[in-house]
Amino acid sequence: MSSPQEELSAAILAILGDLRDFLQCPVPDSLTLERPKNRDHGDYATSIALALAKPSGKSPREIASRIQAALATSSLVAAVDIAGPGFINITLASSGQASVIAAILNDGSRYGHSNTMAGVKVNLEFISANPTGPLHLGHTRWAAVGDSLGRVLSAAGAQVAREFYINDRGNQMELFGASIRAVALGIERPADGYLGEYIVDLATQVVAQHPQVLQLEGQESIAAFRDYGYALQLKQQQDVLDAFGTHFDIWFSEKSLYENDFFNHSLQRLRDHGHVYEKEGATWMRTTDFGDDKDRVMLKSDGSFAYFASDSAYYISKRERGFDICIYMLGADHHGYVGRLKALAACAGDDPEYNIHVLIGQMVKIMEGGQELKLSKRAGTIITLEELVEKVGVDAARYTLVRYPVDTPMVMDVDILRSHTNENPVYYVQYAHARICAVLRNAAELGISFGSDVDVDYELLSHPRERELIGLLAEFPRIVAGAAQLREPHRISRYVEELAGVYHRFYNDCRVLPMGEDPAQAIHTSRANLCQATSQVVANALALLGVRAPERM
RNA sequence: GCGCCUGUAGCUCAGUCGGAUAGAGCACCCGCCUUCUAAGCGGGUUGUCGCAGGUUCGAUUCCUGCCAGGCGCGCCA
Repeated sequence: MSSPQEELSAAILAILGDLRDFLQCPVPDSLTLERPKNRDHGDYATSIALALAKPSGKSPREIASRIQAALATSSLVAAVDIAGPGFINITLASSGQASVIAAILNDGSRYGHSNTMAGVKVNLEFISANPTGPLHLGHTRWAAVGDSLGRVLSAAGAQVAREFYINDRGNQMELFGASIRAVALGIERPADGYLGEYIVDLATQVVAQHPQVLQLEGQESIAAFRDYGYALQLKQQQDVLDAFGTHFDIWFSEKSLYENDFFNHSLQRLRDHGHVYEKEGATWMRTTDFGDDKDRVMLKSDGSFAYFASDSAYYISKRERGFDICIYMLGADHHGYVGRLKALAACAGDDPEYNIHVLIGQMVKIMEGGQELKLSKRAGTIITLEELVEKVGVDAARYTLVRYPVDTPMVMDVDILRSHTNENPVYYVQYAHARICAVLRNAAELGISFGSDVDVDYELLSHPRERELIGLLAEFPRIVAGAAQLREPHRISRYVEELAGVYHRFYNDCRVLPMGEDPAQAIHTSRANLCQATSQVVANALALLGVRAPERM
């Protein structure tokens, strides 16, 4: 079922086609109507007459009045006005506008979904923390944003795999093993080793579970502590993410890139494209062919693998596993990687603008009692995901983290997140949902029926608050598709906050249920169905954010 | 030096393809619960959209330069 907005837009395009002889210039083949900020400007508005004024050489108001005349005959619209220099403001007929309620009740939890990204395979890689410690605030932002983006992309029809890349090889792993061993043996930790209190916990657990490690010597001993510690730490990360509601489809081991000759295979693939060369005993990729500021070493002159070796093999792996779009979510301190990742894709013969999308996440700070929290007893120097959840709960943490564009540095205020007021958007939105559920429970008790199989007179919903609410409900599919296309899940939270606000105002001005002993009338049924549709959309939006929609609060 | 991000109300921040009087919450003042959840709603006050140019019917939005803050520029990972 197409929305009133889509039908209107198609109608205007058809009119433009008919006006071709008059305009004498090319007309656009698509048109998006905007929702005017000012409600006096109708339900939808378009500036198409202004845009066509120049190429056609006609006055914008004359073009607008031609469109107005043609559009006025449509049964969809109640009024068409021309304003200012040539804006066309359209007010929909109540019945046409309200058909969206039936659509929502019909589609249920699928309302808002689309097929705008159907057939596209997306690899969504995020967090990808070293398995050498607990997840901190930066990881937590990605845990919330990445998971939500996955839901949004799926809703847009894409086939999404959430992937966590485990940096399970290299120097850091050795230091990690040596640090745990040092604590277990009571000797000094290595320089640049890991310091946090959690290392002590790991050492205790490793020794308790595998007492034989104490008998091992030298490199063998470090390797044993490393491997046992790694298993425990990875499990801890997985458990914490599980409790946070972020689930991965693939846990990808960096080490596995070097098994079964995969690395050599990937290197050969890259050589075939002609951007790999040898210099001074090392193997390089000429990423400067595609805008990187310097070439990158893959194999060092001592024969070992540089970090970029893994990056390149990993990218080849993703593409060979059939992913069209590879999304990387990186911290701001890694923004220097964007250029080389894009160049890498180009070196592999791909289109970096299509196949790679990098999101850069700015820093997260956390405040409590007016002070920035910096120290953590358990982790040494960081606030962990677990600690944040202990303080504010999963819903508030997730909601707040996805609420801002990732390129905005953000400050989380624990005191606000614990408060139950307007100040705390997650409660504002959840409260709206719970409030609607309460009304609908009462409606059911009064024998008022609502749902997709009920015959409802939507003509009755003509109050300005009702029209405003319905108009906003109709926007949801566009919001979801836009969030997917721009990779910006925060748009969902901004939308649902506005929706909650509009509902609260409707609720205040429009009585849903009959008063006292009065009998239920058609208007009550119509409004109950509007409420049901609204709760559905609020719930669908919250689902895209990974936040609960409570029925009672 | 080069590159990326940021600069919007007293505070925290929204503001896809350029659109009409630049928004929300908080803070401050005043109202609304003897009927659906007051974790709510209504009203009032708040701006050189960092600065200067340019593009055009129109710029917070696009382009250039500058100022301020954050970050990055290893055969480290």
